[in-house]
Amino acid sequence: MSNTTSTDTTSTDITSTPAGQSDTAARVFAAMRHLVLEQDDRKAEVAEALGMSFVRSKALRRLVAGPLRMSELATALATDKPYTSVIVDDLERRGLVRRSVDLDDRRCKVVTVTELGTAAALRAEAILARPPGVLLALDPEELALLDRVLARL
Amino acid sequence: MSNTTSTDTTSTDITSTPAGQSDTAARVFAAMRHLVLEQDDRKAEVAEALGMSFVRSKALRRLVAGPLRMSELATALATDKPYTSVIVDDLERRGLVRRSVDLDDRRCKVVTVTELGTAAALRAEAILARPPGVLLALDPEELALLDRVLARL
DNA sequence: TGCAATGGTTGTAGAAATACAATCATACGG
DNA sequence: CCGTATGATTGTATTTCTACAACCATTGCA
Repeated sequence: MSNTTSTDTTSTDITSTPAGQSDTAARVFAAMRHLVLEQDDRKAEVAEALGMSFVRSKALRRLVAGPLRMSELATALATDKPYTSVIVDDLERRGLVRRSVDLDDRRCKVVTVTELGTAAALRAEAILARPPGVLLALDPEELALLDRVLARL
Repeated sequence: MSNTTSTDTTSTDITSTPAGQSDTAARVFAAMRHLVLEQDDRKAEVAEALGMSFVRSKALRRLVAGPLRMSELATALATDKPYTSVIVDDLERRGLVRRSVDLDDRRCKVVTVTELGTAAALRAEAILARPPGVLLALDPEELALLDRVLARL
């Protein structure tokens, strides 16, 4: 790709595990955080579009990937089981998810997203995934470069 | 409110950009979102480390860049003035910020971060900016590639 | 001077999220 | 079987955030 005689990007170290790696990663991560968090009114936009609090839409989006048990969903939402019950209660009342008993362990409830719920989740995802203008404005080659490297994660 | 659906920041008449550009940008953005939001317990970690709610630490971090008037801070925090008063009240009580009257317009209060506040903000920033392992594990060349492209934004 | 507009504060009300105790049903090991 | 552990629910209390109305001080302009 690029020649080794790069500009000045911390190329002064010669060690096998360059100390610059950590700095570079921090700088890269900061740039990503800036891009992603710059406009966090996306959450508000999603909440308004779906007519529900953000955590509920987050649960929906998570469930699209596959059904989860209550405790698993609680973990995925980084909350506890009681609050997860409240969330699922609401979603179920709206017809967006369905509770069913796990056949393997009848103590467990499996939460499955309905078609209606999937549609809502996709609507939320569309809002959240809408890339910022700066990305679209990038040089196509550079964007492709980002795409290729990020695909490794 | 403030989040008007300002859709056409990038005018749609750009026919020069290939259709794939949008898809690629979406994929890139999704990868970044994944990296940044994967572990959003960072917020909880910051809140616990500083002993304050996340918005307060966000205000602190914002103020490190320079003093702001109350209304400006309210805008930066994406909230309204009354709640900003509450936040600044708390931060001032902790000795992390200081209120002073703007000499140009004596109706305005200027919020300045103290040394103590700066230290706290840096502590928060250190937690938030800590790059995830996958970034550190990247091939140095690829990481440098990311760094170079992201520097353009 | 008089008056509308602006910046900030106070107060209130309510939603949302977080956390914890208690309870019930099912599962599992003795 | 019996006792314990686990998954889920219900209920409650607290914090955090959001939104709105009312008020005071200061500014700028007619």
